[in-house]
Amino acid sequence: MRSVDHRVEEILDRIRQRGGRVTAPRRLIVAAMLRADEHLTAERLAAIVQEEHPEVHLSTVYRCLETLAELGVVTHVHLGHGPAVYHLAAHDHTHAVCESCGQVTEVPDDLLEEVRARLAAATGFTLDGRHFALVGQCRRCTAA
Amino acid sequence: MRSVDHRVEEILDRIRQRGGRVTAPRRLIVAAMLRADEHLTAERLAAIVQEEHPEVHLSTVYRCLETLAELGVVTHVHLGHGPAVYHLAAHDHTHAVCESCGQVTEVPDDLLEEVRARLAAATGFTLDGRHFALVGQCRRCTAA
DNA sequence: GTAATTGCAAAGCTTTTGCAATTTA
DNA sequence: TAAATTGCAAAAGCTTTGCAATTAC
Repeated sequence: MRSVDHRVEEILDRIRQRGGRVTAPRRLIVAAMLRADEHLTAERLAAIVQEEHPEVHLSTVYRCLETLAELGVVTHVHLGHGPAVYHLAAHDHTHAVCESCGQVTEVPDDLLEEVRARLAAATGFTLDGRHFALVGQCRRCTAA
Repeated sequence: MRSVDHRVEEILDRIRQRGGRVTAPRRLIVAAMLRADEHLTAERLAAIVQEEHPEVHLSTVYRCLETLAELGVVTHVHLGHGPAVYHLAAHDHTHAVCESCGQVTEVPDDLLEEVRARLAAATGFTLDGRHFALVGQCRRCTAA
């Protein structure tokens, strides 16, 4: 597994290639995402960066995430209610979010294959399985 | 097909049975939902009611929808970005929303059965297929 | 030097809430 | 009359935007 630092620079290079500029906030935000390696809300990501660099503003985080989304580096998912969560596109997968406790489970990316095929056949609809979350109850909350 | 008026009263009766009160705004809102027979945002529903009764407030619509949801009469779905849409639970189904044009397609309720079974087996997650929308592109936008 | 980016403040959009006044049962 | 509901205004939660100042190239 390549070091986080190296992967940060790879992503920053993609920004540069697009004519974008590599700034301190962007480096910090990308590094935080790679290190966290989780589903983060914009607010949580800002908080992490701000632990060391309080001057980085939440709106900068939103704008950086937008840029990274355009580059195809990150994706965000809407978990029903509440804020969207962002993660690296390389980790693309479908999400299942518990309505009761909010826990997010990753589900194998092929889980929706059959649905995808049937939906395409029946309605011509092309499913993008990763931009929405499956909603329900996790094992623990189902039991309770 | 029973008249809308009759079905309105049926629903209002359920409110009464729960100790709730039948008010003019509630009658108007329920009637508008039944007549529209579509996926409506709270705002759109308010606008429809307000055409004839401008005094009915958007917050009243939200509260009425909340009450009807508790009764199991209506459900709402989050379509990714943008406001939730509400519809009668009797029409319960899974939604597919086009990311490009926003069109909502209804999909058969059993489409997610296989996913539901596999998800339960693999992770214990109980899927509620109706509270979120499948996201992708409709036939027309796929072609374009 | 020029264009992109930032920090900040403010606004935008959807939804919720507090409260006094009104209405239902 | 007691409890529920309403209309209004305000706030809350998430996200976007305008703008002057800063910074990368």
